[in-house]
Amino acid sequence: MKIDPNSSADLSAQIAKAIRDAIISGQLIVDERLPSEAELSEQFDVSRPTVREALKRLAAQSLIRTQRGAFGGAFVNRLSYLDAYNHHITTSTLLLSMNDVSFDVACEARFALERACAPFAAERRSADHLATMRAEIHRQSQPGLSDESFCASDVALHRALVDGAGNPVMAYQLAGAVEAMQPLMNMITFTARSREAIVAIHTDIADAIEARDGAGCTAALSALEAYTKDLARSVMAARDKAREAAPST
Amino acid sequence: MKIDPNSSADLSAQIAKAIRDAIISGQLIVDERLPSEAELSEQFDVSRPTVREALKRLAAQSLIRTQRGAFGGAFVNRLSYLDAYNHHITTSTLLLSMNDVSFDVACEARFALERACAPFAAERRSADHLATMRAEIHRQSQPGLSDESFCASDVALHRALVDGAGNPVMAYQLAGAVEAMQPLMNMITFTARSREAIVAIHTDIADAIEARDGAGCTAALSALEAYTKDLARSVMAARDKAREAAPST
DNA sequence: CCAACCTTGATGTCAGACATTTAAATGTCT
DNA sequence: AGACATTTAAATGTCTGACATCAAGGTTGG
Repeated sequence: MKIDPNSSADLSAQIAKAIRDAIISGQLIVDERLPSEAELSEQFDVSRPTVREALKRLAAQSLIRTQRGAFGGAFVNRLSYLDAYNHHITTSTLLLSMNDVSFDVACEARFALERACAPFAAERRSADHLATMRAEIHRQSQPGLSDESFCASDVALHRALVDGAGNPVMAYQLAGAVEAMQPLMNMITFTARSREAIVAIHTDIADAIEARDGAGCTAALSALEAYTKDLARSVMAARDKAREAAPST
Repeated sequence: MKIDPNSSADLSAQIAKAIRDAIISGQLIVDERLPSEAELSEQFDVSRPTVREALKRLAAQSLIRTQRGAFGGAFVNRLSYLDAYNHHITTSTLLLSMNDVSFDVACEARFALERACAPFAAERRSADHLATMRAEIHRQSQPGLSDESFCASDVALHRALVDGAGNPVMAYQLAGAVEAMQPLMNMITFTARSREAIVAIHTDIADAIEARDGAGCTAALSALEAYTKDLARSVMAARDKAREAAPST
């Protein structure tokens, strides 16, 4: 492993890249211990703080974990689904919020992907998944439920649907689409009226899942997508109108 | 922003989290400049190397970029689709390689998601997308093409399909599924015989896209999935047999 | 008016030191 | 001999201070 001190890139970035490549290519195995910081600083011919910055970069991606004490050090981390989920969700959320993605585009992607796992969920869902969905629907129909709780329940329901497909890879890819939409969804699900309609469609979804009816579930998801888009359009229109009336803000 | 020096977590991790939260919550706007490292170290009451480690963590996630020189510093980075793609792909690849995901599960997820964008691609694809697909198919049928080039072309074709759907959010979510499968796919697409069949199905896909036939494209993708899974099974079986004959390795 | 040269403020890097944690090795008692 | 307490060593975590390097802006000279 060698480093070019004349490169325009930071030394710590180069070192991080070298180690990352070693992990990806399989030269470093899961749970294998990296050399100590002092040894690495000798190998790469840089100072220890520089090595540390490189290791922090890798730690930020959950590629390594560090342990203090004797026989501690940096170890190659087994990337867990949970870690991957969380990274994916924050990245997706930021991607949406920083690139003024239109609501329709995000919504379309989200429901297209969710429909993709509907047939599998209908086929493979356990009683547990169904029970979770029913419980969330029940909660959603409680009057006086806060907007935050309603949205959280909404996510939980869709998560149960995705989990029901029994494919963790699919669940991972979908997590970003479903959860990152939440901030956008929050804007439009705050009237009692829209809640009723949403709960009705959720019930359709759960019914289809219970009947192991993949096509029905897909159709219900399409209905939810259409309704959501309509709702968003009317909310946007109302907001524009309000802004026109009071252009001071 | 305050930091608990008695917490079990690293100070640099706490500081990174505080800044990351500020970015996600919108307290820090895109292209806004963070305080200098010296100022941050005063604010958080830690030393400058500690602040630097925190900043490197954020840089590893492309949340900030740094610029040297006067009036330089750390700036909140607009997360580009390209950055997000790359993170997603490496994370997905590692997730698959480190969790011995079965080929069938990964394959199922990949094709289910790709089918999700087939109708959109059929409807919206430009002449460019179609031309790219045809060109890649032509390359794939060249004899003497290396395995690496064949696989790269395979990815390029599917990427054109996904891009044809005209939804960058969907493309982002799919990038992980398609590209992360590549190492697994490499194992099974190395005979002339399998290439022929794959090229035939690719042609079906392109034909369906050209005819704006979403259902046909979906069907072709399902055929490709079935063929790929079959191929994988026979490759696995052959390998097991070989291992049985020579169990020394 | 333009170009070459400082000035300045920030990051990048280094060296050395000390604090803290942790597990293994050692010692001691029952 | 075995269980418990103590020491020790190795590693990360953190701090201090310094210097190198870069890039934007102002300044000066032509």
